[in-house]
Amino acid sequence: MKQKITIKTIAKELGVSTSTVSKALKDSHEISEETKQKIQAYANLYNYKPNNLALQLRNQKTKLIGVILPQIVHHFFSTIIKGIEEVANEKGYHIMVCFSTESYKKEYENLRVLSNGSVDGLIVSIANETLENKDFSHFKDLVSEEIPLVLIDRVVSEIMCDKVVVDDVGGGYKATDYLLHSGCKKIALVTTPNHVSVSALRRQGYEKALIENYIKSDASLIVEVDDDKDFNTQISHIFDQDIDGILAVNEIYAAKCIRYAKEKQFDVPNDISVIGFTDGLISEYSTPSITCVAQHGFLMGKQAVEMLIHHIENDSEDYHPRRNVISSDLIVRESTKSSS
Amino acid sequence: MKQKITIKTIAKELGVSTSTVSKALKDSHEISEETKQKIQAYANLYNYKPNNLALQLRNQKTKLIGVILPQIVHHFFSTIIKGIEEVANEKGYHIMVCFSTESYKKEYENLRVLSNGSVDGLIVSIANETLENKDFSHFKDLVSEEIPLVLIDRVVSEIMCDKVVVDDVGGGYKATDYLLHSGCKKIALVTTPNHVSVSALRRQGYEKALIENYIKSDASLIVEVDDDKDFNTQISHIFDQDIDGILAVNEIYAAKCIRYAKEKQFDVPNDISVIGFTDGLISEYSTPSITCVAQHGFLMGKQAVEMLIHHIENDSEDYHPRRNVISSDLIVRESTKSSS
DNA sequence: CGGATTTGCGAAAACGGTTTCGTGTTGACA
DNA sequence: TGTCAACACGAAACCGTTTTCGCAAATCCG
Repeated sequence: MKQKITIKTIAKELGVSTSTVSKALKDSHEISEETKQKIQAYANLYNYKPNNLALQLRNQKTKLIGVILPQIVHHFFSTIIKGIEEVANEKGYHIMVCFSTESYKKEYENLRVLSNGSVDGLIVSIANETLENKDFSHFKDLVSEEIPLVLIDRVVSEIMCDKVVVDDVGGGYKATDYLLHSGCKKIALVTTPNHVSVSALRRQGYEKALIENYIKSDASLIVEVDDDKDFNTQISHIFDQDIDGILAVNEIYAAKCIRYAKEKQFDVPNDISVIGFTDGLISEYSTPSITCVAQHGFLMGKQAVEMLIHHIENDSEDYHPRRNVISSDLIVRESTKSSS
Repeated sequence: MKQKITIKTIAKELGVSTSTVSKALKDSHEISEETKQKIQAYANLYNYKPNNLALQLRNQKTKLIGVILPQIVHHFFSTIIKGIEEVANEKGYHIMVCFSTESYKKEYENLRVLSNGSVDGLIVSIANETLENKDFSHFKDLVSEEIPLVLIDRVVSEIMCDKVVVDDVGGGYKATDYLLHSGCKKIALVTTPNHVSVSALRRQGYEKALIENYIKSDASLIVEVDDDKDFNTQISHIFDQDIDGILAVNEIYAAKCIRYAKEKQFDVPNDISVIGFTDGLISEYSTPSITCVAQHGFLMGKQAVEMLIHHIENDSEDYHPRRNVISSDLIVRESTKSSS
């Protein structure tokens, strides 16, 4: 890279001190008009830009927010990033994005690097592996160093920091309740293994809705999908049980269920209604379009970054962790019958 | 934020100089074992971490790569990010991600901020608005400042820098050729307005394939979709012309065409075959799944960052811009008949 | 014309590290 | 005992910027 022009070079060339240059560029009243003109002209001519690193070091702030997410090629997470970036930009911040790819090690590593003064604060959604391990010491270290931290979507209670979560129980409840009111009698749940906290919550909502409608939860109607195995063989048994509704914990499972149903000559939604989570492109554009629970990732990102920046910029006041719950909404489309 | 422990505090507490602390922490032979032990123990105890900003300022490098993309909630771009981040991490870099949201102003602003020494180099995909305006001076400034720059996917020839592009002409050609060989006689093109460079290239491929097969390109079979208007009304007229194939320049258009075809009682693929671009979730999971041209965003991201880091780390050698072309592949699925 | 005030600018410290170059103390050896 | 090298550490410069404070010259006022 070309040698950049600095305040020092300007000072030397023009035979003044660096302080004079610095003040002149800020249009300080301390400097005579004549000198200011000269310095500003020179700076413009050579396209002087102050070095960010030096400023950050001096000001002890980077105006940078670190974001660590488990995945990127994923509608929900990319929506979160969009929300974060938008608000951050408005407030004069930029974001550094890293991905844990669901791995504890990468999460740990990213946390370590970013907490070295590179960023003013962090927004993190915890990796699945970490949730399984239940080892959160790297987060606790962060908190004890008083580095502003906001957890988003995937959170755990033992980390004392600001949080933004979806009302996953409510989402599961609303979806199941909608299915029941649209006439479904036997609703299967297609979910992930239970250590994934959000799935567990959605399942709670599912079960709550069943109970309230006097229906016994039936373990044989619940599939915990192992992504390493074939999907269809794992779900086939629920189709043998006269089900008329499926709640899937994400849109991919929903789409796969619809496909399988079609293959088996079931009509969606007339024979079987399907609801997914994540209001992504699949739900919107596939045929039939899929009724789903929208998690408002965009809103979550916005709120997370607002909380974070508030924390960063109001450092002195005594701090009590806050917890924002975003309610999840049912978006009704073609994969369900209309509610009676 | 808590006051961080620095080399100075350690030095003061232990009654040595900062140079001694610095050397001790690097296990320098200049320092006696005894002193090293003492200092390292103290540093560990208080969880000392060197301040990144200070290091970056001193070393005149940030190990940071700036990435500016037009969008984030988009399969192709998020795949690119993934590729970039993965290779960057391997090589000890992190990424700062910004979005232009297709706006010239935001792109300009982001470029300005990131080129202040915050990053060692940049990877950019140009915003649509900029492509329309044809104002690339902000990029040229970057090049003349010799800040390493790699353009990706959306590029223009007048900016002299490394580039990674998709073989869009080839993709359009392959797709059209496949449709022809599977028996299609009359193929419509559903595209965007022509200033979007990638669409223009895909159209070239489409026309090339037609010509080679002795078919006249027919303007009435080409729709330039205006996203602000209703999709169906814009495409309806092509369905009145006995078409048996559609090439769409992205997967959303493809999905929408399939939906419209179904509504009009056409069978996909038997009456009409459809091919899209972008191998995203829609193509993969909708029913019928969509044959599409995969652009290998992941690979593009990887190559871009490799070129960039090469440029950053081999600054001295004289530099000739390179241009990598990634060939696009046809992924055959259910929305097309099998090729004869 | 002498003192007070304003004006215009520079020196130096600070942010947190690294690194080069001294320098004083040891110990070995002649 | 004098010489010299090795050892262990510190002083100071440096990265690029801001900011406080001090100081000289110019200006004002009586």
